[in-house]
Amino acid sequence: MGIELPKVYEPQEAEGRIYERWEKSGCFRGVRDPKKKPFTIVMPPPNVTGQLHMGHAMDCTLQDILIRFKRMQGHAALWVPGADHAGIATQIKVEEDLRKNEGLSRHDLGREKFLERVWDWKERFGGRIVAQQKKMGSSCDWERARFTMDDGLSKAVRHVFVSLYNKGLIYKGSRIVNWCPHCITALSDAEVEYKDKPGHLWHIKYPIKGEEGRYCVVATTRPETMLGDSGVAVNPNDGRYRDLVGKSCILPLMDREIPIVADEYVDLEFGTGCVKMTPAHDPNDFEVGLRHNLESIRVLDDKGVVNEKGGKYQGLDRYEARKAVLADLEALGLLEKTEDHAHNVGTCYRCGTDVEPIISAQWFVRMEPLAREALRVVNEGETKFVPDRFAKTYTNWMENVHDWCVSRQLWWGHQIPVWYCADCGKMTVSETDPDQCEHCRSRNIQRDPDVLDTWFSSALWPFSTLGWPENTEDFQYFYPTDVLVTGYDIIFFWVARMIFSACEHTGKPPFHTVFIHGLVRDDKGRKMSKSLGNGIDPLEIADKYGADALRFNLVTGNSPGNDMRFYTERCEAMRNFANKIWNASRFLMMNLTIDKCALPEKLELEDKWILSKLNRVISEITENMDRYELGVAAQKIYDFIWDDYCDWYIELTKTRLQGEDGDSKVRAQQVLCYVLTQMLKLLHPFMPFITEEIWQALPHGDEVADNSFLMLQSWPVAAEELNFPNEEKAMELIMDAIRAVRVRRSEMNVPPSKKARLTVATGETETFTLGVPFLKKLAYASEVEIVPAGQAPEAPGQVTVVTHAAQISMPLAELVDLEKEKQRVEKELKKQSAELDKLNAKLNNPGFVNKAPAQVVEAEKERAAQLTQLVAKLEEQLKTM
RNA sequence: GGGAGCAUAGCUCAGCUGGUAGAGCACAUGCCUUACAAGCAUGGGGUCACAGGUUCGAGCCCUGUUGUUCCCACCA
Repeated sequence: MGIELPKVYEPQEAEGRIYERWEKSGCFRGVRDPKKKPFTIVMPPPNVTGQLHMGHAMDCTLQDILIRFKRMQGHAALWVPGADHAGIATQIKVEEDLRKNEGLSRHDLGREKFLERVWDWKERFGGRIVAQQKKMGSSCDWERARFTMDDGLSKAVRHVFVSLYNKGLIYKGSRIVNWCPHCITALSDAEVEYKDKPGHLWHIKYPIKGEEGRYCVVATTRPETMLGDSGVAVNPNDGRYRDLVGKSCILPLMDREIPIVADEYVDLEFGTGCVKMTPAHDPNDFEVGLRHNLESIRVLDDKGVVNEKGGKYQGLDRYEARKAVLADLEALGLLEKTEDHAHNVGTCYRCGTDVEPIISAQWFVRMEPLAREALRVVNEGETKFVPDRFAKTYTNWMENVHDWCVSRQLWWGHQIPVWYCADCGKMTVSETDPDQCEHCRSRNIQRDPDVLDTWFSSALWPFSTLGWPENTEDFQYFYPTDVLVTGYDIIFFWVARMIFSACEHTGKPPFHTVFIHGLVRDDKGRKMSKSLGNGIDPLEIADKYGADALRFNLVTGNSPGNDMRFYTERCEAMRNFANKIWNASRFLMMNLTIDKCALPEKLELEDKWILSKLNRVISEITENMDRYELGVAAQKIYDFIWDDYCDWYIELTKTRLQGEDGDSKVRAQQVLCYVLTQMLKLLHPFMPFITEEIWQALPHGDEVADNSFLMLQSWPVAAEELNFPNEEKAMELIMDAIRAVRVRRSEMNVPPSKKARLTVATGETETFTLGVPFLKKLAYASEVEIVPAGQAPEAPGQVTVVTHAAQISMPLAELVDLEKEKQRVEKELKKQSAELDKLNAKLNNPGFVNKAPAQVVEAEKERAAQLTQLVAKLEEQLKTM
């Protein structure tokens, strides 16, 4: 063969080329095959105009590992990609762009023109994130890529809306909603982020009507809302205010008479025990207001500015109004005191503006009936969370969920399919655009201007992307999907909603497993964010170290569901690992004279050792993968490749490989090649590019088609006939001896160039005779003599090291301080004896021998036997010193 | 107010159903041994937060304590 390969692997050059070949050959396509079991993953759709960040990179990596693994295991693997229209986020971006470049607002353009601009924007930037996902190696079926606003998915959205409406599960109502005065839209509960902010608790005196000089003092954190007060509430059990109930007070600044009511809601302990009631701007007050027939007076408009109901404060922004109100109260002597008070302020998750609770007519999804089934499928294990603690997070939320506000006062999104009749005032709710009112046939109808929450369409993603509501072949074959991979931060936004939507509309949970991962943080443990400027661009990392190294970094070194810190140093380490494999393969190929990697009939000791170890690692890794322990699996293949294959097996075979031509040489190549091929398969889901690149360069004989890919080969299975426990043990004895010699030489600072003659006294002469070439090469021996146990050459002149199976002498005594050497052996003896005593105590403990599993007892006995031998040898050695 | 996570080597973290404490980086020593200095060999370094308990045996299971991070919740 003699292939010339560069000394250093260059991922920059290789990765793009390999991806292109895969894609062109149709490797990623999810093909319906009745003979195969489908395995489906639906990608969490990134925002269409977004850029790939580290969290996406991790998402892609985990999904790609799973899909490649299943594909190799022979499943009909399908990974559906796509993008989300991301209502608010995208609209804000386009509006900003419009303002900056043309000085226009969306209203200047009008709805239709503005939407054209958004679609333009999508065309321009929508491809960016796809290219980035490809760079990560994501083996998605791009031909099935979907967008939440495309025709099919929009149809699904309308179908769901109408169906929910007909079932009475969606309704329009005037409720207190979370309102963002900056985005000028309602938000769902999930879209509000609560932050502890320092604030004040103002105590305001409300004069009691008809009782000159008497006041009730209310405590509030938002004094400006008093303009809309329509009552004061006290606890019915509060003795302090019992006589006030039923009376009224005069609302200062507004001179409005408002009733004092008694309601259990009021906490006796907090504040003054009197609470001002603003039903239009506080969800609790709203409830109290309903119970006591208090008027809802909305005093803030959609932008958070005081409206005509706010008297002289009209036109002031809510914060200006607060200042003005406080100043006026102060001047009137009605501000009793001001306390510092930290409180939880709701903010908009998109823009960070303080959310204003405002009464408003919105569309809501009735959650209670939907939550019931969504809870059942998780509680009964039809859908499992990995790690399972997230099931609790989920059920907790689902049990306490409120109705979901789904209307948004935006333009970019799925417009609500409801038409209002100007003549009869009734609604027409329809999947197709009607041209007349379904009640009175009037043509004077107008469509609801609002759009649906983005998550309304995302919630349908697992089935809408497969063609639902049509009963397509894809839907029949691939649905329900298998695994959903996502971060814990969107369990509420998305996972929960997918589950109840799927249960309601398809009658099945959308997937059987939710595989949750944590956040990727910076090296100081901070969340990566634009405002901090601490984000690390995955593409830069992939450029520098290779996507393989980045993927490996993202999947190792942390456990599922936990956050991880991102260290570029770790990428470097993984890049080094990739390079290690590259060089091992390069070495092999330089020495290759065979044309296929089949195993030979006859195997030598070290061959059996590595094959036996390979068997174990195959079983373990497969098991880890099945249990979603991807990091553990990755670590195991890393260790096997680096330690067992490179540091030991290649070194062990070098004498054969670089020696005379003959059977042994060919067999070494065959085993090296076979094991490498198996390793490449095991590593492929984690490092798809380099493994494919190397695999393409290896000879495969006739059984593999020339144009085939590693990514389509079958996943390794452990072969019973390749287990060699005896040879494994024998090889370990030789390795122990090699290590022992190395340790002594290292301690004495003997350079490898100074070879020494070794005498090995052992009861395992047969094994060690086979080990002679290994001792020569790896223990720097000039010659090796094997003698029966007890026949070691006498000191002085000899330095002796012992393992439990052998006593190895080398004539290097002149290099060593005899006194120090004696101390060292004494220390070693003491340590090993102590260990042996401990072990013997354990073995003499009837509790242990009787109760521990036989396997464990056996292993400890074996260990004790070895230690006994070692201690005996050390004692013997000490005697001769 | 509820719930959850974390606490293991100098740093960042693994450690699966309890059975001899691990990795990467950093550090030290010696090596350019014709695959790889992005490497090889060797080494130092841990009361597994604390206190109890279960067990023949606990980093792992149970209880409590401390510190820390996060999520949820309508306390004005």
